[in-house]
Amino acid sequence: MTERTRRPSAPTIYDIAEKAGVAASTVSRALNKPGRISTETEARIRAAADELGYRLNPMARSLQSGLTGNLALVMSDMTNPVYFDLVRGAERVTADAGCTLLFADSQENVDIELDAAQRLLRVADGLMLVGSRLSDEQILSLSALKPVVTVNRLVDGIPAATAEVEVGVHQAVRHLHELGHRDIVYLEGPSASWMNGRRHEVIAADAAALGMTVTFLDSDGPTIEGGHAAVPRVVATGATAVIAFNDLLAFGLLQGSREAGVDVPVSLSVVGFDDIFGANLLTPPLTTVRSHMRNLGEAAVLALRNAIAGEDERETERPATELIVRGTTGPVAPAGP
Amino acid sequence: MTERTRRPSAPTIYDIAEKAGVAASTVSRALNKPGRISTETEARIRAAADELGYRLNPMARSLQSGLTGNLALVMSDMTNPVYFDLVRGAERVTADAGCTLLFADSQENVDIELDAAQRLLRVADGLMLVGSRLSDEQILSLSALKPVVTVNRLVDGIPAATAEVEVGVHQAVRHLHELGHRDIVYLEGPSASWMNGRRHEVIAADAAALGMTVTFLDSDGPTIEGGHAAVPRVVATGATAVIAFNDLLAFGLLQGSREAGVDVPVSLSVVGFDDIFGANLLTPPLTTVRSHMRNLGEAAVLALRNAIAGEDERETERPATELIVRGTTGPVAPAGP
DNA sequence: CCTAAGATGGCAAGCGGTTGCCAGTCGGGC
DNA sequence: GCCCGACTGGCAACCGCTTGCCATCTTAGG
Repeated sequence: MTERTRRPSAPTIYDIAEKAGVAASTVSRALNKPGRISTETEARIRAAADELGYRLNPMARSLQSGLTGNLALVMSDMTNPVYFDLVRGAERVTADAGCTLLFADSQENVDIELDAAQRLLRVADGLMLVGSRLSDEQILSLSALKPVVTVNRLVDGIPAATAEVEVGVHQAVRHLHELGHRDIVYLEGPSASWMNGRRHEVIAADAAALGMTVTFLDSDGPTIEGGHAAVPRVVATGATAVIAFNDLLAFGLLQGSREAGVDVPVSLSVVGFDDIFGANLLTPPLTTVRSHMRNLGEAAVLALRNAIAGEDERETERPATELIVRGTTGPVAPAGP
Repeated sequence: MTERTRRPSAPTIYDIAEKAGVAASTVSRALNKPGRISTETEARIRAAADELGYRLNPMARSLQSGLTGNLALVMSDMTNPVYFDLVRGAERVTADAGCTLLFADSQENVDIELDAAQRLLRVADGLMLVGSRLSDEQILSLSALKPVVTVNRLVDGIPAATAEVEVGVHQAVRHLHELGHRDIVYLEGPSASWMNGRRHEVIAADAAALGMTVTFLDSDGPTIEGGHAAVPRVVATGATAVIAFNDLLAFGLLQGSREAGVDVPVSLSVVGFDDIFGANLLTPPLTTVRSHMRNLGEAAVLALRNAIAGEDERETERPATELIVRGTTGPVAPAGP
């Protein structure tokens, strides 16, 4: 057997206590309750701790307090670039608070999601659900265990962080209207997605207010393939513009259109949601509604920490959305009936 | 104060013991040591546990065993799509083992990386470093605390999971050679990246073997911006093809070339590494060397679990690489001297 | 000079499981 | 009929830290 690095068992507060000639409880207080112990004793203890390379055993503390200092995040699909900034923001704020972020991907699968949520909840103080596909009941049952915060989803009695929807959609619909579009398609996301419902509603309302016709088309899934497969059905509607539930769908729409010989943006305008990685790299670059996911991630962590602390859930601010106009939208083709 | 959901303290083995009329130790054994307790007693205990909705308190077990069942993963940049599949694979295998994955992003910053690693190490049984920018010494000092596994990086005495480099590079260089390229550029990644060093070496060797000239150019960073900024210097070398350290650089190269009026692949061929999200969506789609990151993530977890178990570190298999030929490579322009 | 409040530090009981050791029971072999 | 081992299950110590309560000592006020 190879000579491997010895990993001696970590020093405990008892080791420190012995070295400093005090009781373990005194060490604990010296390290955690500022002012509780006399200055010189505390200094002696800290010196001993440093010398021993002491590191607190979080499990022991957790056992006592019931709190782990971990926050869990379960998302529907980490491969979806939408969530990058969200995770970044969440991770950042979590670390700033001295906590650590646990994290799982449900791959758009309810069973996996539920399983991951329950698994993480055992070792975390609370849970954030992003783009959850769980039912309201399932979410409520999770929240019976530990505090739960939903992101871009509203469940009665559960604190939530949501991005504002209206402004971005409003800008997008108006933008299409100004370009002369009157018949548009909304390519739906997953029916279990709360955010999809919101976008659907707001688009319907805005379009109606401007006298535009909207056809709602289901997609196979919020993916590139889903968008690709939807092209024939979109074309069949005769609409001159499509708003897709997300950029992945829009990517697929673009890809499928090219293969089908449909010229974007000349004969079809395409708008996505989220402004994910790559949206500006395509040719033409994608017009899309950006939401500030980073802020959303931060807001979620804040809300969760509030819930864990048992504070009254204050209204969290809703990160804004805005239309980014690029190359996939253009004036409706002059060709008429 | 609003009437909020009661979260009664979770039932313990003592509650079960009382309900089943046995001792707590018997409950513990019934639940964990199959066969140690008589069938009917065990059944009675399990029934009581179910009825109470018992869930083991992992902290308590951890205190005892010193193991948390958490595996930590620190990566240089989670925004980099290369790591998607790696994380997916790692997460999957971790969950299958009944463990949970902790996860942090160092944003290409050594200080953040070290901080995150230390923070996670306190609550995890071991650590995986992906694309680490830490020095060998720093990594060794981490490994003095808990088992550490590096991914795509070799440090003496530290178990590692690495992707195979030779085959993919070999295919790429030969591919360019067959297209008639004789002068090529390698656009370097971060000097602190071990993988960059490997790619550099293998490209140098392969090119030399085929009688090709390679110019090595530094980049500002392994990002789209870095690739974009490098275009003038690449063009200045007079080379007819570039191999970029990763796809992000290649993306930038493509973008910059278009703006500079350099026609890819007619007057410049571009090859990337990793086959990240979006590589096939660009126009032209990117020729790139794919590595099977999912396998790499799985291999890393396996290696880490071995190290934690204290087993002799067996050789882990090295996931293969392969060239994916798409549209950014073409025959060298016939224009000659 | 006596009492009282404040400062300081120790004792010991948990937090929830795990496990070595032991005791009682039971069945079988000689 | 007796001894031994297998089988069951209980006791209690322990993992490392926190904290309520108490004892002691200081210092100040009356």
